[in-house]
Amino acid sequence: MIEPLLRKLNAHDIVQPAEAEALAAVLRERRTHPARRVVVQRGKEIPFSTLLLDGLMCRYKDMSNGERQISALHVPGDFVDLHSFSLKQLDHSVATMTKCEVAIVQHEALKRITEELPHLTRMLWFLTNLDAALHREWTVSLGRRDAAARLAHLFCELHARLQVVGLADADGYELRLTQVDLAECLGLTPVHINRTLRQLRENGLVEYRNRRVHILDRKGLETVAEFQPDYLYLNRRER
Amino acid sequence: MIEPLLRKLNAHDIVQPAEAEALAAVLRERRTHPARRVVVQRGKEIPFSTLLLDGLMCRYKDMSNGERQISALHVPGDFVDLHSFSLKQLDHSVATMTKCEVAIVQHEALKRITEELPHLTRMLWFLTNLDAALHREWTVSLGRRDAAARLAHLFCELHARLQVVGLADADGYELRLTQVDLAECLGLTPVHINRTLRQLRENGLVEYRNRRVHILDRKGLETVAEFQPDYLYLNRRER
DNA sequence: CGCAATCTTGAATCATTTCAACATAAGTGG
DNA sequence: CCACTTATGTTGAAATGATTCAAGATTGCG
Repeated sequence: MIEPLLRKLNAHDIVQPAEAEALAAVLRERRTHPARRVVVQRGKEIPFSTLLLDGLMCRYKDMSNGERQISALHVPGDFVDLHSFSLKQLDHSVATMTKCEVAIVQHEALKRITEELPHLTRMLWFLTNLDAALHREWTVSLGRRDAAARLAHLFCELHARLQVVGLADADGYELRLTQVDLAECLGLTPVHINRTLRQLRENGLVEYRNRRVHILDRKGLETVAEFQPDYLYLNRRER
Repeated sequence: MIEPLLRKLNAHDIVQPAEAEALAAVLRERRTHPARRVVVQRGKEIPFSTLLLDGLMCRYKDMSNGERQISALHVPGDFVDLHSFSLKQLDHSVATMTKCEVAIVQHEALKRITEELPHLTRMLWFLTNLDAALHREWTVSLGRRDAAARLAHLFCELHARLQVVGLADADGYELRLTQVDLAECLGLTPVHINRTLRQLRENGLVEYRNRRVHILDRKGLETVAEFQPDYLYLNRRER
């Protein structure tokens, strides 16, 4: 079931039945990846794109000193590498954080969509533009927010994104990331993530334990984060 | 003349004469913007996209404390807001750094392209995916590179991008940015940019004076930057 | 020419990193 | 199901890269 993708698309635009069918038809092949596995290697050509259905994945680049920077986190409903359709190879790798269920679509099939279904094409294009908007917000976080604001912002962002696909409730959501993972997303060290998590907890904003984010004070958290959700484009209109 | 766009597209794919004509036809309207002007306001709806023909522009977000983070720099041949075609409004503002010449294309015309010219559509989609690849690389810079590496990386990136449109030679290029601008791109303070520029100069890597980047030791600069140009996708193939 | 913007430098401060040690949790094989 | 082992989390103290503040020098513009 490509349900999470349809939920996501329907949060941003109106998906016609024929379009939903076309997507289901080209996304028939399913795969399961174990946790902590590289799924797409930087630079390698792949003839298909991957839609995440269940689990958590990320895009990342390795640095020469062994560090890595995660440039995106993916939740169900996200295409992790739809852009490989036009880029042909990727400038980053893609890996699973948890065990994942995915569906794949051949680039050949996407090409046919661009030739026959202009509105569906625009929706797919939109999804990659949404990715870019998230990249920009991460750039802002890394450039101008301190550690507490970065963490707070990431928690707010994931809350909003998981709500779209029905994987969060008002006071929190499951998040199977380690403190090392968070550090690699936020350009910090694991040690500092740990101290900053404690600070957020002591300030009564969020608690992160048992692989679950507990939002204690959403308003306060959003204030610390300077969270402005416009970059998530959560309005339903023709794209 | 949309020459710089055609040069850029031809660096990544092969533009058919009919496609070049179609682009020229929809990009007929020209405008001139003075330096340091906001061209697109965050959140405001605009029915057209802007192609930069001459000058330097940027995408940025303002922070509540008056700081700002630039998320992209644009050189001639770049669409500064092609993504507004599917996003409808932007999560960031766009401003000129220098006096700029631009061409504009109505979203209505872009929509027609998506309905009639699939390959041209894919090339435009590619351009937005290229933007996202640059965003990812900036995320890596801000997350994992120190000040010297960030500056070195930006100088390498701009060198490569300006060469595509014929605005750089082997040993450097014009760059009309202040140290404050560089600081806003790189998530640093102007003071630290100043000190880091001196350091790069003293190490014989680059010199930045008279609004010109003089590359003294390209190899050395790329090493400091850990510059891997794969994210610029400078190969010519069907997209 | 004169004023404003930009650049430059030093000294003190601050946020984050590093290193190191230990604690707790999770996963695996017997 | 326990025992072992490894991964993950926690805390302190010292070091470091970048910031802040402040003052003066230089450049560029009207």
